[in-house]
Amino acid sequence: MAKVTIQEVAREAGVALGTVSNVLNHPDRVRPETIERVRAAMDALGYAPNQSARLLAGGSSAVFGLILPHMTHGFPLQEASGAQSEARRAGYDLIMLNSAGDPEIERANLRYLAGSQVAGILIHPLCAQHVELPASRRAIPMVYQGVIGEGPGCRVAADREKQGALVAEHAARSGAHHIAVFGRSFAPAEVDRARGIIHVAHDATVQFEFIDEGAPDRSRDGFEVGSKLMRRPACERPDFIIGLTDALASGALAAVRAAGLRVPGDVAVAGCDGNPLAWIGDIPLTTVVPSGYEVGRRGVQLLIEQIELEKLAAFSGEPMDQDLSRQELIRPFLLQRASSVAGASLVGGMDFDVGAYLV
Amino acid sequence: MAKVTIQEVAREAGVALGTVSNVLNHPDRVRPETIERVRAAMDALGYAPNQSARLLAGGSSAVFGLILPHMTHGFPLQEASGAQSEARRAGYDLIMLNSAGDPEIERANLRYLAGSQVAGILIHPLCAQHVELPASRRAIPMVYQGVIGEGPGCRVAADREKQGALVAEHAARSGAHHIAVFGRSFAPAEVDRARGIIHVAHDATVQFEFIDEGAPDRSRDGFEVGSKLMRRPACERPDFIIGLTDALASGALAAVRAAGLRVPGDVAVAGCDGNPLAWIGDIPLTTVVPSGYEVGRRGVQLLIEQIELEKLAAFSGEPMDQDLSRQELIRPFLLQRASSVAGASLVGGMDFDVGAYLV
DNA sequence: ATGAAAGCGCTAACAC
DNA sequence: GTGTTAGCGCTTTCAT
Repeated sequence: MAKVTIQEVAREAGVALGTVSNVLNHPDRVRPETIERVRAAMDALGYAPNQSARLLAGGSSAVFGLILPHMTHGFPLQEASGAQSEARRAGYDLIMLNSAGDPEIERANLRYLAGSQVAGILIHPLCAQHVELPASRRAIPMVYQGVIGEGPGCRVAADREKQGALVAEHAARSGAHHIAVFGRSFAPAEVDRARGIIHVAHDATVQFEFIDEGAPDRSRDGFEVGSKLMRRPACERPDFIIGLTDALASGALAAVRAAGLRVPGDVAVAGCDGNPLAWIGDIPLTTVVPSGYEVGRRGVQLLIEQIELEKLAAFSGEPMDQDLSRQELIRPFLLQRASSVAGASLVGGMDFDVGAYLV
Repeated sequence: MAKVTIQEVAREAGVALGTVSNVLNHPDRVRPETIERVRAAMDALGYAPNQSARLLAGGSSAVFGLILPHMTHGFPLQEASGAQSEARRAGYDLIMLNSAGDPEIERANLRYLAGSQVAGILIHPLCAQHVELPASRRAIPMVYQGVIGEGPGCRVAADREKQGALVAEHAARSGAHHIAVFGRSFAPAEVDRARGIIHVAHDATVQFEFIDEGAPDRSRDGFEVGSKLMRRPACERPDFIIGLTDALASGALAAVRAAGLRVPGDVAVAGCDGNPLAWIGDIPLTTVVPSGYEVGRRGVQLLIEQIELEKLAAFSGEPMDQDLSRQELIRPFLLQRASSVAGASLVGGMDFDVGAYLV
């Protein structure tokens, strides 16, 4: 019972080889009762079509490939979940590869997918630099996630500037007088958010202060910045702190409380990137809802659009004059929690089932 | 520049087709300078070997497939990361499929991998029930993760009983007098942990109390149980609370503080499953270090062992009398944090870079 | 619906 | 080291 081929299924079912193939690929061309018989034979023999053979022979695959930059919590995972469910809705499978932060692995992953004849590739590149398909495979539909930029191609990213703007508007409207914003000026995501905030600050009457400590993006680092701020004399102390990442913000939140001040009574705190990691403390953090899920979904939709377009072109005689090009930004929205909204339930953040959300 | 085949690479490089193949599969058989020339040709043409063709022709793939039950935070992700890095160390690629909680998808994923001729399959099944390869593909090395059980096959799982035991021992040694344990008696993972705790309770002199509220596994649910406990008269109140999951425990922790009691001074709290989600609050939670990473690593190692064994058998004349069978439990270890250890730094939990850990 | 046959791009085995 | 060749299992097309 080693290798069951289509040939043996045909024999077992008492039909021709071609018929078995049709059952697999064009069930409409086969009489229902025959289909039944063939399926039974497949099950009896434990037949699993050899994907290599079927692709090599020109069949298509109904599998999308997704290349993740790494597998940490937050964005990439949300993207993967969104892509998964959208792909499945459309009848595609999704395989995921992880670049684990290494450009070399990223290249290898791309080569692999290119050589695997997947129906389309979703890639969240490690850096904004172009990562491209080998010249010989440019025909494979591809969508970049998490990056924007000029030039042809499809790109879907979260609107980070808008993320910052939302938080800033919230802070300004909250009645705060002195808003401190902190993060790292060398981290692209944080710079984008800061840009959004600056935009808002420009039109607002409140004081905005920008701080860059250049530290890594850990809660601990946020804690230190927060502590420093809290040690200031009361008149120079901000009454609203925006962390450009949720990890930083949650550290700052802890620092405010460690300093004996009330949140949000004395000092309000908000984060920016909707990372579930930061939603769990006993004072839930105001932040923006993760748009990664939506980015993943949209990415798959664009892949499918490209495929449809290609089909159309093939049908109407091969012109395919132009590739589909799209640049899309996914809008975030603000989640107002107890860290910045007096009166929000202290445990409000806890009824959020992160797991379910991500599925 | 549509389809670049091995043939064209050969022509471009001025060598034979077979030589190009050798560069790909047996570089040792080709003169270094020739390799150089061929590689250059590949790059120039943007050649990406057709995986289907190479597999179909009998080449092997150096790709492992990992089937995840879902993509929520915590265990599955750790497993994926562990598997990734171990696979990479051994020169394998890893592709991941997500069953998204649906047995049907799980079956489809398995079929796909079986038909894709991957070098080995790692599967974390949705339930402990057997999920098996189609009869015709039994030869593919396979390792089950997260389940244990009798019968042939390789299984690697976290030792959940031990997880409970570790936390219980910690509680007993901490000087607590009344330890409340809560979770859901219908959740296998929690039952296993509880079993470990019961074991310890049996030998201990402290009072253990087991509570099952049957609620879902969210922080909010833990908060409610915790609140109920805190409303008891002081003499009936536990001074140590163990949540059988970290989500539950973090909710309980919040409840204790909301009741105006000090943690760990008045009541200590600990969780069980090392879920990074729960490590972020401003009082970091005592829990066990995630062993998912180790499970993933070990799973890949077992896959490789199976492959080696097969090679050996093939070399020495095809007997391959017995398949490799292994049942392994991965030991957790305790992470003592401020929620149960007075004097542990209040921000100790924050210098933990979750992202880096998972990579 | 069947049977026959042509490849898909590659690997491995062969003779050179 | 090179050049040649036989499949791998499947899809598709064609005549029947």
